[in-house]
Amino acid sequence: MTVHEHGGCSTRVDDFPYRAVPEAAVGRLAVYLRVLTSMIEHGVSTMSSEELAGAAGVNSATLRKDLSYLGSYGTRGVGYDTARLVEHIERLLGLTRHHSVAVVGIGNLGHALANYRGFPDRGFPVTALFDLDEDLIGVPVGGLPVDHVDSIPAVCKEREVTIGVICTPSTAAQWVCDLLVAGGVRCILNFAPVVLQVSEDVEVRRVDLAVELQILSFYQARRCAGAAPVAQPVDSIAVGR
Amino acid sequence: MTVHEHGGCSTRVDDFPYRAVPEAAVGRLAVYLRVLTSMIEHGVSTMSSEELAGAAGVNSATLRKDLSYLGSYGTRGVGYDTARLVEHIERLLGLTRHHSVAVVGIGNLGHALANYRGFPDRGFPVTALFDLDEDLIGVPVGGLPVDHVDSIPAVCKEREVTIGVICTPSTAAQWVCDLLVAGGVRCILNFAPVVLQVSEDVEVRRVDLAVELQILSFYQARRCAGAAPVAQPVDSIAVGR
DNA sequence: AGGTGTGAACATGTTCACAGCG
DNA sequence: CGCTGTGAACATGTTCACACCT
Repeated sequence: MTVHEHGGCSTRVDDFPYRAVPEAAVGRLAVYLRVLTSMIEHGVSTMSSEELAGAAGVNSATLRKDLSYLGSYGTRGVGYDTARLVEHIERLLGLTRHHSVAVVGIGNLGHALANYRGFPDRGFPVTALFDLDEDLIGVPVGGLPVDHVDSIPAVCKEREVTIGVICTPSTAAQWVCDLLVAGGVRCILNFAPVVLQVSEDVEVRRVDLAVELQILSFYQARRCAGAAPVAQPVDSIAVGR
Repeated sequence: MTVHEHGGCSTRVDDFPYRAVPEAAVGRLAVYLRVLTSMIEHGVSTMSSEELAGAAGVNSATLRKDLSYLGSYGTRGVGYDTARLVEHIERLLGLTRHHSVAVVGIGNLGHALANYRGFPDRGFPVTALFDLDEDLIGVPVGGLPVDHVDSIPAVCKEREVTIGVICTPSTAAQWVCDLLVAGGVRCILNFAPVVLQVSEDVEVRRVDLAVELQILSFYQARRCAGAAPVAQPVDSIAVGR
């Protein structure tokens, strides 16, 4: 048990009245939220599990089970009230709180994320940018001036940053991470291809874009190999579908 | 079984002589590969499962099991030969083949990915860029001129693109995806927050950055709630509300 | 009828613990 | 002795199938 973990646990306390939510369900709930929001914009006020599951790309039983973690907000024979679901998913995901994002490392990726509409549009305003490069300090990127990494702790506290996004080179990632934590940040999205060392009260998610490509590469390799011209002997568990 | 899936299956054919690899192991193998490459650069020629697992942020038993899918390339009492492992992981992941990446949608994110060093550095040269905007066509981004999306099928065939990266707005994503598939692309990395509809011989991975933030938000919300000063009554697994 | 909510079966993934090799 | 490789136990996640409500 080296690194911190979180099974599907949850306590019942005041503003977080939901029962245990499995890790895997959390990610899907965020997807349902996006689909629902878009459906509401199109005037849809009710959806069946089948419809919503189709739009989210999951099995309808999985979807119903996921929604059951919110409580029973569906109507049998009818479906789910879209607005009501949105409300509860947002509550479960903690989106009713204020969130404020800091991006560290204003290179190609950091620059893009600082300007990325998807963040503010979905409730995550970017309120601080940091870099080491003196030439960048003070330069506005997406309307926000870049601060020096040394000021991370102070600025994060002042602007109540809740999420730090690390887009620095690998070598700087751990250092920057420690600075963010010193500034009170407890949630970190890490684009640098290193495993960050943090205390158990800090949550880190890593996104390694090259790893994504490598996984795709694997499936392509396997597909070509699997595409043997001979009929499959059914006794071997191999490739099916 | 609506959507395509891939259990940990694999056939033994000529150039793909590895046994079944579980889905979850594939992603980790890509991580081990990065760690190993970096270790080799630092002159490390042998590593124990404990060391490698630590650097990759996983349990050592998990690591050994993952590596066992490659075959038995460790030495008992000693550890693993780093160079040999790299070789085999690369082979398993299909990285010995030529890969060529096309980025579609040269907005903030597309621009960043076109310039992202992590792609070419890890064996994925970007060889084509596409956008709809007439003002962008022909403009070089990262040394490569942008082509019109209409030319996707032709250009992808010509440059033997194997992986397409979609950074367009959601509304254009399915259309662009179909164009890529028409151009022979069978692996797609999708940054648009929509579920792409593809035939089963196309592999899609989605990266939804806002969903990542929402997952972080959830854990922070839960942590605050869970940080109740009272000891947990274990008997009540109770449901909220 | 029509669709939710969920126990139970199944599938996948992770960790333990130790035999056995170098 | 030390560390790999792996069966078996455990944990998590997914899907089925149907009772039950509207």
